[in-house]
Amino acid sequence: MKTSKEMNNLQIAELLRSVAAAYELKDADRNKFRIIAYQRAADAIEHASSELKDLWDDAKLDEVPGIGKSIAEHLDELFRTGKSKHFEAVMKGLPPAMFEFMELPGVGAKTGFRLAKELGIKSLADLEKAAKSGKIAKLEGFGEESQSKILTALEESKGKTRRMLLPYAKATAEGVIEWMKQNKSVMEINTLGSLRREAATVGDIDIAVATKKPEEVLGHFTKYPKLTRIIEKGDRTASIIVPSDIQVDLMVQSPEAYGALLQHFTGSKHHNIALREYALKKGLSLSEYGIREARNSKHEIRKFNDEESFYKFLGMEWIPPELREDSGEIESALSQKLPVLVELADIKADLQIHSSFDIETSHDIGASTMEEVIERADSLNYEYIAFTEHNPSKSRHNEKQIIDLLMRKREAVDKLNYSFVKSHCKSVQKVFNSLEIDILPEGGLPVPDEGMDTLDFALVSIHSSFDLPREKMTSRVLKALEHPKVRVFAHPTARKLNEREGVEVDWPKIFDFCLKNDKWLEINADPIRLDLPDTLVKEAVKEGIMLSMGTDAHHKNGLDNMQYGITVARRGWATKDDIVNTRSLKEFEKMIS
DNA sequence: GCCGTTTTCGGCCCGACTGTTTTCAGTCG
Repeated sequence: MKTSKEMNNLQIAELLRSVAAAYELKDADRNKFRIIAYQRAADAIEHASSELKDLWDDAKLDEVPGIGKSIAEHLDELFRTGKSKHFEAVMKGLPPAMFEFMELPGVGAKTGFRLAKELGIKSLADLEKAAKSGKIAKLEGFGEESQSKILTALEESKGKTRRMLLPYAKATAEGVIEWMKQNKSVMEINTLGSLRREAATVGDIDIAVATKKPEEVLGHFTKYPKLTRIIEKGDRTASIIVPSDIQVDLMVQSPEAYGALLQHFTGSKHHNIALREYALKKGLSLSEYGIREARNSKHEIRKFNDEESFYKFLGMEWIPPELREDSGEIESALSQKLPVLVELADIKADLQIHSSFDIETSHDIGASTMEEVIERADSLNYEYIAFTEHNPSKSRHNEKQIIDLLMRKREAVDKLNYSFVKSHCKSVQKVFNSLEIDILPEGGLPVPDEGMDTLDFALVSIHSSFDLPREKMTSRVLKALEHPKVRVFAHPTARKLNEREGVEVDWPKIFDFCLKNDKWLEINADPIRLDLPDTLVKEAVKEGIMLSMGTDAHHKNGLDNMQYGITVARRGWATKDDIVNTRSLKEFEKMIS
């Protein structure tokens, strides 16, 4: 077992899932709900917005929903000593390889155990050998089919596809939807799952169809020209693999019951579980078919053709898919107090853009001229924008040179405001002169005060030393935010999806500072960043901190990415009022003065 | 093992699909 210092949330979640699997083997019936409890705790930890170790440091483990007295005690021991006697006892005697095997789709606790035990093997490589030599098919309860499924799963796990970024998932789904619409029996079609909830990354693509001819629709689906393989095809659902090993699932339902299907497969799983638990208390049982009385299986199912009527029947407002994460939306919907979420049309400005104006920056320079960017912003009906090139590099310039470069940019922006903006734009009225400044490892800024004076306002962000300890990182950021010209903490976690975890800082401390000093947190709309992440946006919004939306565009086309920033804002419960660049130019000017 | 808008005790979401079986277990979402 790894020591506590090495264990991040994902690893702890995996450990708890292994404990759940161990209970499943030992006595699944007696431990039925204990297993669920461990799995729920694992889910909660995986989705937590702060590192469990940090929560433990602050004695806040029990604030994580799903972690109660018992699991908290075991985790405490884990963090203190590097291991948990209880976890080890539960997993004692089980072959470690089984947990590795369980990562293959189709292999759960029991299958994993039997493969490891009965074949006497210790690795995925051994498993592959066993499958290829036909040993698996000979085991009782297994056969040729299960053996070749395991082989396929092994093959696919090698090129393990990472979760897709949202724009890629949208484009892939659009291709399938276009194909499906060619079939006359498709009456309605929607995306489902994390794609419909607009999550930052998407695993599988799920699609719903309303139809009176399920067989025909599923048949059409499994003839999708681009598919590489069909996984399964039943009466109501089918799954295929399309290029890049992306799984696409299709669910069909009659139009009268389409609302329940949409609701069910939009998820999230946790939202649905919470919703069904609530319904059960009112004596109702929910499913993808509709709603019926819980303790009367003969009771006719009430059908819903849309989601609005489904939620209304439960006494709730319709809940926007972005909020369906079981993080308070059910309670809010019951008291008709869901927030009016911000929309793309509310946005009046883009507050992070890099042009090709060369101030000999420390990082990459934009590809489009300031004029090209302004024209694009004008076509998006923005009232104002901010040019936020990176600061001139510190290593290649002395202070005087940095100031000169910034003066040049100031003059260029002033000139644009006097002439180009007035003569060319129908909606853009002003261009702000800003800068995205590196936060140096000690918290200093690589721009002298005389340079700062040329700016209307500044962004600061982390581009180096990503792995400082939490306390050092926190004071580093706070020091940078102190400068009066600095208004925005840009891409605050500095995460890159599928590439780099975010930095560790004391968020409550940062939030508190921002609130007291009127500093804003950016929602960076670049699909690879989407930073602040939605869960932290939700916490910031709750605290009343203002958010600043920017695309971080390095090309005029990049301005179109604002839609992805909006998905994050909405998933974080943000309303128009929480976002600075929904303000008119006049209001915004007041805010930065 | 967790949790509280019927509960600090007694509940805990619901159904589809597959493979290997002759009625079901395992897995998944």
